[in-house]
Amino acid sequence: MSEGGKQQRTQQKRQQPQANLDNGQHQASQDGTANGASKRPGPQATSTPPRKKARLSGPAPAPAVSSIQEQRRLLPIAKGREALVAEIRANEVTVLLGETGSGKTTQVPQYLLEAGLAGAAGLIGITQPRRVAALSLAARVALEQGAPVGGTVGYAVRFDERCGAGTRIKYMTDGMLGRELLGDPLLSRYKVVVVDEAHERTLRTDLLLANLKRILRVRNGESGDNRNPLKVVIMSATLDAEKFSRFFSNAKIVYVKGRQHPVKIFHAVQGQTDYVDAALRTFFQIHVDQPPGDVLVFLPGQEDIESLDAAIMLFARQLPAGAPEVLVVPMFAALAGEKMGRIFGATPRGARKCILATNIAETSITIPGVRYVIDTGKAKEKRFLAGAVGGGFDTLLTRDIARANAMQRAGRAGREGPGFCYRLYTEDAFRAMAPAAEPEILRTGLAGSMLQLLCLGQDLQELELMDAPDVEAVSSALRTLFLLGALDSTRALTEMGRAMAAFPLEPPLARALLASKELGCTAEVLDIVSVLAASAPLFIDAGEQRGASVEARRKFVHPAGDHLTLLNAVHAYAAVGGGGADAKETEEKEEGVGRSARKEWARAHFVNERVLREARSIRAQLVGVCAREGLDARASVGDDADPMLLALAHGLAQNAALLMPDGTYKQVMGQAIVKIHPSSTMADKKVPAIIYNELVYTNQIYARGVSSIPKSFFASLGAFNRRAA
DNA sequence: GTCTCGGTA
Repeated sequence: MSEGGKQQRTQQKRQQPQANLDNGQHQASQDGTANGASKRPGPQATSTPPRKKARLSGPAPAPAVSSIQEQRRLLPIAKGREALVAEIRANEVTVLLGETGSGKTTQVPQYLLEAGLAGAAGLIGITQPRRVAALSLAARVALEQGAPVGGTVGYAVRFDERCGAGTRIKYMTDGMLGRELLGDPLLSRYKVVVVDEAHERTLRTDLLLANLKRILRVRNGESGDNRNPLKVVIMSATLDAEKFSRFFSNAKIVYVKGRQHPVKIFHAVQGQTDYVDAALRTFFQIHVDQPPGDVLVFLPGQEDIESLDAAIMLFARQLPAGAPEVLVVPMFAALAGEKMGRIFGATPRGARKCILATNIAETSITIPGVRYVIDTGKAKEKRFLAGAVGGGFDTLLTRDIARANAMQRAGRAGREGPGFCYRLYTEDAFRAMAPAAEPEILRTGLAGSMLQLLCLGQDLQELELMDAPDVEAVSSALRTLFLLGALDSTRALTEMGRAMAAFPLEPPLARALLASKELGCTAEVLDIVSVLAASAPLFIDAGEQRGASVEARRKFVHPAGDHLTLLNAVHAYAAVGGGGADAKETEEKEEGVGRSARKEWARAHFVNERVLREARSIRAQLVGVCAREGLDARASVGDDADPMLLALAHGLAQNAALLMPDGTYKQVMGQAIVKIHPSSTMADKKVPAIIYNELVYTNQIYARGVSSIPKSFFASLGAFNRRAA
């Protein structure tokens, strides 16, 4: 959507105020009051932030209950407790279909422990795709067990672990259990592994399932060590249950009913071409006609969110006096921390909150007070295209969501009471959607996973996976690892590869860090890669304040490009309020003065402080690995840019492009013409050679995170010498 | 001329 298009839309709406709202736009679905949401599992407990503990037992239409044990007994799953435990006892693998609100995630581990299925001292591990879920579940279940977190019930997520000698139930991220495999390939401490939210089919869940199948063969097999058998419980949505069952030799499927408020679903009568406009009209239709309750709108991305935000505010000002106030709250992952907090603030009396969210609100964040959901049926999806020579690239395109996601979105309206979902697409369009999203392992680059598996002595191609990736994706990953020097020409893991795998980083970043050893700039490369490994961009792109943000950050800009600009910002932040990059100890004890000064500095420079804090944690972890791998984390070259750029180039060798006579950039390893992303400090600079963090196709193939390097670097990069082979 | 979402001792 162009800037001009947005303007035009806004203008049109100004001339046709809310009188134009289309009341006949929606019709109730055939299954009107049927709550599509109840077909989708995903216990609310898993996605509720820690501070919302009180809501973990789910929406409680049941009579008020006083004790925690009474609440446990009233959960739908409690009725089937004996039968469930008997099934799990009788089978090595059980697939458990639990609807939302069944209580399966909190209760099953306790049932198994109390039934003695973990033996006298064995562990029950429950994996989650998201860390907040692991944290909040452990807190709730510890409360139910009457023990402190870290006692009988503990958790393990990156940067944070609370488990003791007496811990028997361990909530953890699936990535963390994947890491544990490296040191204990048979997971011998675990008597039971429960894989929760398996229907999400994340990359880590799929790799874990493949490993569990392998472990079962060894620990439970006839020829194997039968003294320490493992039990596996897969928790999933109805849709995928049979597939999980088939994967685990037709494992028994057990169904548990949920408890969820009904959500009435309306479909559009006609297909909508402009979903932002349709969402605008639907919102005001709700706002004018419907009883109080907040509205959650699902949109594909930041651009649409900002566009709808502006349009809603424009109309809200034209509402007649006395109409309820409208409070628009945008929500997407790149948002700074303080703005995220607005989501959880209570809606002022007489006002209506309208949350404009990406699919972050589908699973990761649960917003209280939502009664109405507006679903555009769209989401952005990142997909790795391996086919292209030169390492391939990602596409980031808006696509139709799957039916399972549509049902999950609808369910967000029924968390606290009966709700309503307005789909901006027809019922036929809903039926035409794919039943479930494609598993992540088929959409993503695999170099990192492949390196991890090789360290376990496994091969991605030989591993029995639920869905095997394409040959092109596998060979692209092998090629990347070979060019980085992690594999030799016989595909065997090298010393370099083993060292790279020790770092919790993507292979290119790990390679850059290792290259910093010879170049004496480990301190600087650590600063840079830890920010790149964080979960959001450092610099906030603040919509209409875009000009101001560019101006505020001008002082960080380094002529060599984005990587050193980033480093300047990290250094500047560390200098504010006296807190250095390594000053974690003192900082925590420090008075609020330095802390508020840093916060204000970050706000003024449009820098995401949450990202800086996350990067600091990552950096501290990397420093620990550096010590074991023989890198001096304090080695610094001061302001000398060339060693840092050369170290980065060793990791990003596949991501290099040269300026052509016609002013475009062409990949060095590959044929693609790439364009420098407009957000880069190198946009329009026309330097002879660049390296970049990633290539993303949206409207064009954009290089993001770009630095200028001397052409003379290429000759010294191992990747270029290996390329011929 | 612009950036869905997760995660790793």
